[in-house]
Amino acid sequence: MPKKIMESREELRTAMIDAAERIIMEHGVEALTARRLAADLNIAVGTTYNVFRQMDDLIGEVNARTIARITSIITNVDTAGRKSDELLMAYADAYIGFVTANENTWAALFSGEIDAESESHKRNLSQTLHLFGYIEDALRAVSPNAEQSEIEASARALWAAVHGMLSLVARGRHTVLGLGNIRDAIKVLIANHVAGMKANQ
Amino acid sequence: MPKKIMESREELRTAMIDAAERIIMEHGVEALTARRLAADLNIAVGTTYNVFRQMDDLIGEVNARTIARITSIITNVDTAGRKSDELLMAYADAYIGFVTANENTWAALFSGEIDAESESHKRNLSQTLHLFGYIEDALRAVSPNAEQSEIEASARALWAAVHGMLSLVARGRHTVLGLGNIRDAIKVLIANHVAGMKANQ
DNA sequence: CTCCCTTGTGAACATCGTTCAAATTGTTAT
DNA sequence: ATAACAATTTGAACGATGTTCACAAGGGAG
Repeated sequence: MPKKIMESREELRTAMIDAAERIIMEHGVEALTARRLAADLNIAVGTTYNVFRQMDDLIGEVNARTIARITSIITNVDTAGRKSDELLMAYADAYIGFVTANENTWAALFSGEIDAESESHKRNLSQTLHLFGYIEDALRAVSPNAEQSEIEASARALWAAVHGMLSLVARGRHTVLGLGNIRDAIKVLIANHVAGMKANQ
Repeated sequence: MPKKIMESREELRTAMIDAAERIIMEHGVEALTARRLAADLNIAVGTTYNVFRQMDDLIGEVNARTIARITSIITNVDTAGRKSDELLMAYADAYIGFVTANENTWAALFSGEIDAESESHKRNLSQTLHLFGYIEDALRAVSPNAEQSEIEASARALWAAVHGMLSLVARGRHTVLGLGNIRDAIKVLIANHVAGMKANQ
């Protein structure tokens, strides 16, 4: 008894991403199964595969939204009159704030295997690289004469450090590194890094 | 037609860990299934569950070996006559070397959910914390008068940074951060961190 | 009104971790 | 030696998972 379930394909697509996003947010990415999504939308299991090539593509679309939200948060950090290390810490706090408030949604970013060919992944990649720019700008203010390659390496290293700590927590390694300690660890890292760059210039 | 398949339970257990380790090394942790393990050992599927409570416990035992190997490598780094930043970089290089030479085995350390109750996890945790000690010792040499809490935070942050970068690579995010850039990023991170600590003491 | 093409369906397939009653062995007691 | 028991190993079976695809229903064109 197939009947039109929505006005357009695009509308169905959006509804599926909405539902997937809600499931991930409330119950984690492992709770997002084809059958659960179908049940939530009163849809057949197979319908998912009329819209997305595979389940991971749907997750990729949810991730695209997440990255957009993170981008928005970072972009809206107030840069006016802040010293470089303060600005970097403000970025870190904004990121930490998002992650702690949206743990499941954020953890989905690093779940499963990625399909390098998928459109959503390409978009997510360029968005992520764009975010590095903010960190690089802040670091350039610290030592304006530093090589571009060193600025890039610093930005990657600092970002990866924050990511590494948070991902340990997200994957259940709380015992190795408590959530409460993360902000302190990041603060020490940023402070020393900035001080080191200043000392070497 | 069940017959004694080995002399002792312990021998069977060891053989299973051996087989599991080889499968993980050659084909990745996702290739380690109960049925494949059974086939490799000419054993029934159910036998696994006579020895291990769940599949993850078996992975935990393989991980314990991996951590032991890493511990051995770090312990054997030659510390004599090395400046602090050189020593830290030597640790990092040793770790990077192991990871690149044993990508599948290393990636298994961060796969699946962990059972906080399992014996193997408890052992792995204490081993990991022990490794922090080496980094802390090197950092204490940089600024002997620093607070213990800051030394700890620095050690965690540096270790997490290295872990964060490597885990991005291991999970297929090569595109975000090439493996070739990782060593440079780590070097910049360590150099600036050490310089920053010296400047602030 | 009829044809057709788009769209949604859900049974079916292969695979996964895990369970457990049954079958077979080794060991002990009579 | 034989019977009884305990310990092991087995593999069919269960409930999941992602994914496929022959089929059925609906809307639009001629």
